Amino acid sequence: MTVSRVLRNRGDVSEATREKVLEAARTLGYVPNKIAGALASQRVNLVGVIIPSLSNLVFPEVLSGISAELEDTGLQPVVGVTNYRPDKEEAVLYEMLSWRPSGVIIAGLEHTEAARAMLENAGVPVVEIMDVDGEGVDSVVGISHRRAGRHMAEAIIAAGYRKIGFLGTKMPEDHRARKRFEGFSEGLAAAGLTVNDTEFYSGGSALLKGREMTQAILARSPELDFLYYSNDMIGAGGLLWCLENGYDVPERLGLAGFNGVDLLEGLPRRLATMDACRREIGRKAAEIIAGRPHSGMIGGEVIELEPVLQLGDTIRRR
Amino acid sequence: MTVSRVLRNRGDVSEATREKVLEAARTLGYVPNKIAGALASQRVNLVGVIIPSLSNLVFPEVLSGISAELEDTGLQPVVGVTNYRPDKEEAVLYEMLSWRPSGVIIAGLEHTEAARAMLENAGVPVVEIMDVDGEGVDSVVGISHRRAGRHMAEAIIAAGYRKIGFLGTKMPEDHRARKRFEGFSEGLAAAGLTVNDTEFYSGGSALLKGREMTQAILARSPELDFLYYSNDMIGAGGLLWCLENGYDVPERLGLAGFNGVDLLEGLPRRLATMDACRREIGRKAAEIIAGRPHSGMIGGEVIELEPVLQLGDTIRRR
DNA sequence: CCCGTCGCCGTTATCGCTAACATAGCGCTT
DNA sequence: AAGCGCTATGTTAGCGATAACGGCGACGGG
Repeated sequence: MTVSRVLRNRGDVSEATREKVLEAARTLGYVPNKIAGALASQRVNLVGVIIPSLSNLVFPEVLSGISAELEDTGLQPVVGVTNYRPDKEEAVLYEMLSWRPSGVIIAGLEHTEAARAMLENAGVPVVEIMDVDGEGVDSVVGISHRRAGRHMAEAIIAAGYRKIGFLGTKMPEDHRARKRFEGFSEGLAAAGLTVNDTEFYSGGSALLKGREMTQAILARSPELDFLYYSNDMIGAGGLLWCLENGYDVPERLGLAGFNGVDLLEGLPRRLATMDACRREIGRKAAEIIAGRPHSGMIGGEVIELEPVLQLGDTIRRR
Repeated sequence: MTVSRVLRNRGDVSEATREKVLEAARTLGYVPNKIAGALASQRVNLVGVIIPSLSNLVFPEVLSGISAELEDTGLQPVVGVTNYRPDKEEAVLYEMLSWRPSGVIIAGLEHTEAARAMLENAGVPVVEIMDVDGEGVDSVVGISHRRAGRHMAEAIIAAGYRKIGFLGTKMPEDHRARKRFEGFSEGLAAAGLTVNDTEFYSGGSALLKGREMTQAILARSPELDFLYYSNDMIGAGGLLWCLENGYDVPERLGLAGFNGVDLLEGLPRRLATMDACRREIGRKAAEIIAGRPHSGMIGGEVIELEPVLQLGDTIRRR
């Protein structure tokens, strides 16, 4: 017991014995067994974080926001990756909950029925992140992708573009990209316009795909005067291709992406984009998990962040 | 016990009771407590993975190799990030070992003394990855960065470049970048050459930094005819800058990066690089951890992978 | 001088599961 | 009818920590 007290800095132990314990622990190379500790105390200093992918650049940024916020709370994030597959998400969630974490942060609002039930019965704070367009289980932190798409459509129309193409991912499970597209279409519809042509991809180097898709869509529909990309990476590829092929950007052809990745700063021209508040989302989510025990177990907060439209150099200004 | 047997698929249980148990578990929403399970069985299906950063693109790729290999072994990776800080590495390692994982995969061969001691006494397989230039604790999977640098130097010299600049990160704790630089310098020295000028950066958008550094180094040393970048991202920034500013690449000025990230495929010209075998490193490391229990606890293997030089379009060919 | 308080440390009983062994019931042989 | 070998299920004793409480000097006030 005395050892336990020393190693956790809890309860009083005389300075003399404390020293002796630490000394002994050091020479023995003793590492306490958290498994036993967690079982006895019913407390686990882990927070489960479930995201669709690590190669998307967006999620590592969210993670870094989470880590930063958790840094000195004694909590530790544990990451699970679903590859955008609902069944994998369910499995990862089950696995995580079986370790009884102090909280769960999970991307998106769409889950299998079983996953939703698990989240509801987990008995720990749950934060669904990235997206606020829908019904959450507990707390929600994110942006409205639908409104983001709509907002972009309005900006494009205001800038005078009329023949609009959309380029995106082929993933049916990327609900946020889907919602952006829907919002975008609505925004166009409100002005009596529609998306004139679309192009989708999956897998491979996004930058390269951006080039290829741009070439393809412009070959097919040369009349287009604006291309809206569902992420910055393919947008960057498209931008490079357009510049190389002598398109007059943004006069003849406007371009925009989504996310606000800092990679864009190094491009020859600043691609129009919308910041998805990635780090901020991570921070807020972690804050809810870390703060919950103190703040009287309220739960169910919904925090909607406002993505900021950055016109950059690829949407003409009036 | 019967429930335990059903849920672990271990031992024989009649089909009838198995069904009843599963049914009950489902309606109760029962999730077994792995903490108690792990304590009792002294087995934990987690593998600790410790890496310096998630924003480097390289590490998510290693991770994806690890996940893929672990996919159906019943093992699960748990990621810890050190931000290139040795003290953080030590803390993360301690935290991980206190959960008694089935194995540890850790980037690099350089650790604090305490961390090394922990790895030695962990009593589980340890794989140090990315780098083979040094002494490992147990198994090692990686490439020789020193040789990679040297190899690049030789290729550059063979192509006839003579006035060579080096651009890299300012991080003293990035031992692999340092080793590449040392090997590179050795390679030049062997031909009676030296690095004519250097430029270092830290933080910020790598692509943008690549531009800025390239501009700076060429302004200061216009006679340079080759720029070696310590990673592909700054190399890509440099390439874009050179093309925009009318440099004749690769005739007047050659360029090369390091890593072989697939982003390069979307650039206007293919940057010369060297593949760091990232996914492969992840796979092999995971394979060692997963295979160890079977293969008779040998341990101590060193797997050196061969990075392949890709000349691309930015080193002139003879 | 007694008793309450405080500081420090030890004892006991869990936590929820699994390893290892025990038992019950059945069919079959001897 | 007893004994054997199965299979299917139950019992017991931990795993290594912590919560909760208990004990024991020392000290100080009445």
